[in-house]
This record gives sequence, structure tokens and C-alpha cells, in this order.
Amino acid sequence: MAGAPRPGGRSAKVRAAVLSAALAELAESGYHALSLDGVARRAGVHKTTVYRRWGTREALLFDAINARADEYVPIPDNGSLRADLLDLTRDAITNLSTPHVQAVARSAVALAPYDAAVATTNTAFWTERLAVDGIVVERAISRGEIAPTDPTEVIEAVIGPAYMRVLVTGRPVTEEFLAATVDRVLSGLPKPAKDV
Amino acid sequence: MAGAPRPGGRSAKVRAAVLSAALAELAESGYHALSLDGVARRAGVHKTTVYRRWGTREALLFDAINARADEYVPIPDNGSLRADLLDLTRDAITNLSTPHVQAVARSAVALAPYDAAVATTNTAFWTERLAVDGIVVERAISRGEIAPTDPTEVIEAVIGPAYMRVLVTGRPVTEEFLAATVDRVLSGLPKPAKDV
DNA sequence: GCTAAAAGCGACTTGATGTTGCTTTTAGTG
DNA sequence: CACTAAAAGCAACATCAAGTCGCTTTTAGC
Repeated sequence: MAGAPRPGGRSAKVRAAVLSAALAELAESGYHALSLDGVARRAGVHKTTVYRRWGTREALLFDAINARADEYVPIPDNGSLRADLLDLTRDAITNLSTPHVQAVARSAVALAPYDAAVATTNTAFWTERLAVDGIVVERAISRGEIAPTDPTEVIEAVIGPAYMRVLVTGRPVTEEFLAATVDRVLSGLPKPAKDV
Repeated sequence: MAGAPRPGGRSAKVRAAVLSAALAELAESGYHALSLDGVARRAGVHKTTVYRRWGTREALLFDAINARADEYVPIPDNGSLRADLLDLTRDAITNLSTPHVQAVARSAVALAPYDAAVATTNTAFWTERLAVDGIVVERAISRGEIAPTDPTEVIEAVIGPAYMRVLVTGRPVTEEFLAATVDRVLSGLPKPAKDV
């Protein structure tokens, strides 16, 4: 019996090739037109390999996405809420504009009601993501820049319109739009009490 | 040769049954799992009928959606921007929470990048929709309630976060959330100059 | 009631999806 | 370095849904 597999061995290479091909195919054709055979061909691998190791589209994509899920998203800390929110939304939209990420996002929107695993993963992702991003709001509160508010809702207020443009309305997201959105949200936030 | 078809004739009945079945199937199974045969069975019709009259999933859904597109969306006019925006977003979300509408919206998100017809229809829909909804903002401006701003962006600011909750994050959209969002946007809008 | 169009029907073709048994390659062990 | 078990390659096969075709039956409009 063979021991633990090597990180750079054939299995690992095949796995990486297939997962990467899966995301590329998803971006090119969309979930509805994704075939395991197509992924196998793109990865330069025989389709039985894909069938035996993953079996279904769902399992394959789940694996492909999770393999990338730990990508590092930096939390800005400029000492100014405006600059932090602007960095945050810009990064989020830049990321969402990537073909791979956008394809995953669109697939998640399409599948969430029909696939419990997708829904669960999605909820978990956003719960964590909104909480982490909310840190910049919490910092602003403890800095005394704004009065206490729900950090999550502030994040939703700044990225919601931009996300909607990219995914739903298809309108262009310009730097001016982001700045205007952030400024509108900022002037809508409660001012801190003068004392303390 | 037969003349113009009757509104209540067999053809019209079959057409209505199929289009309605198409939306129902879309809501139940999602676009990726939609089959013309399934629609035909649900409509109590033979599949050749569907194939001969529509031919493809896309054509069928396009027809089904357009047949409902002229549904009437009332523009509120309460004399107060806050009340108008609240009515508007509440109606939009109530509508989007309908299984049929939500299924269509999710499908549009999934298909837009891969299907030019979907993208075009979608853009046209949103251009019109945002312009029409923007009327409540224009009224508030001419009423002197707020200083001039881009009406479209105000609409996007209020419905963006709610749409994102329904379609993307899956978080619940409560009346309180809508009110908080509208209030945030309102206090972020420029105040009118005192003169005139 | 006559007729052309539309719907129904089942058989058929086709192509994609997924499976199986077997061979070949590769990675890890003694 | 040779041996072995796992993983990948391969081709043939089974399955099944998608879509087509020729024909019959029904129905709407004259």
C-alpha cells in the first residue's frame, strides 16, 4: 500500500488541472452548459478520471470553489472610514469582475433555491464576509468617527448597489459611482455625540 | 384558409397553458433543469406542440416572460419622499419574492453573460424601471424636499441592498431593514438651499 | 358542413452522459 | 532498484433525454 500522496505528484497535478479547468469552463459556458467531459478535455485528462474522482458537476464545482476559498482578502485600515469603505468596495467589485468569481457568483444566485449545499455555503460565506468587512465600521465607531450603528448594514449599503449593477442591471460600475455611493452612505450615518 | 385566431380559441388556450406551465416549471426546477417535455406535460399538451411552436427553451421563456411583462407597477405619490421610497422598495421586494418573478430574476442573472437576447432585454427592463421609479425622486426635488441629485442612483441606493439580500446573501428582508435603508439614504441626500 | 391550421400521437434518430473491465503509468516502500 | 497498490488512460458499451418526422385527429373560422 502506498503512503501519503506527494504535493507535487501526479494526482495532485491532475487535481489542480481539473479544478482549474472546471472554473475556466464555468466562466466560459456558465453552469447550465457545463459538462464533465468538457472539463476533462480542457484539463487534458480522460473523462473517467473526472467521473471517478468527483462524479457530479456539483461535487466538482464545490471542490473547485473551496480550493480557492481561502484566498486572502485584506481589511483596509486607513484611519478614515471613507477611505476604508472605498477600498473595500473597490476590492469587492474588482474581485467580482474577475470572470471566475463572477461565474461562481452568478451560479450561486441561480442555484441557491434548488440546492441546499449551495445555499448553506453561500450563507456561511456572506455571514463571515459581512462580519469581517464590518470591522472597518467598528473601528470608526471606537475611533469616535461615527455613532454606533449596525456594521453589517453599513457594508450592505455600500456594496449592495454596486453588486446589483454588476450582477443584475449590468450597468457600469465606475470609480465615481463607488465614491458617490460611499459618500451618500457616510453622510447618512449618525454623527457621534459631542461629549466624551 | 382560416382568418385571425380567436382570443379564447384552442390555440390561445394552449398557448396560455404552456406559457404558464413554463414559468411554473422554471420556478420549481430552475433554468438549468428545465425541459420542454416537462413543460408540455405540465401544460397537459403534447411535446411536439411545444417543439413546433417555440423550438427552444430560450424562445419559450422569452415569450412567457414578455407575456407578463406589461404587468402594472404603480408609482406611489404620497407627497413625501420617504413614504414613496418605502412603498417602492416594499413593492419591489414583494414582487421579487414571488416564486415566478424570483425564478426569472435568478435565471436572468445566470444567463446574461452567455445570451445576448437576455442581456438586451434585461438592460432595457432596468433602464426603463429605474427611470420610472426615479419619478418619485424628481417629484421630491421639484417639491423642494431635497436638492437636485441623480434620481436613478437614489433608487439604486434604496433597492440595491434589499435586492442583494434576496438574490445574493439570502438574508431576510424585514420591514425594519427597508425602513432603515430608506432612512439612511434620505439623510444622506443633499438638503435644499434655503432660498427661493 | 367544409377546409386549413393546429394539436395529438407514437416511432424513430441522435448525441450527450455516465459506466465497466481492462491496461498502463506513477508514486511510495522495502 | 525492484515491487506493488493506487491512480490515470482507454475504448467499448449502456442509458436516456432531446429533438424530429410522418401521419391522424381535432378545432376554428368561412
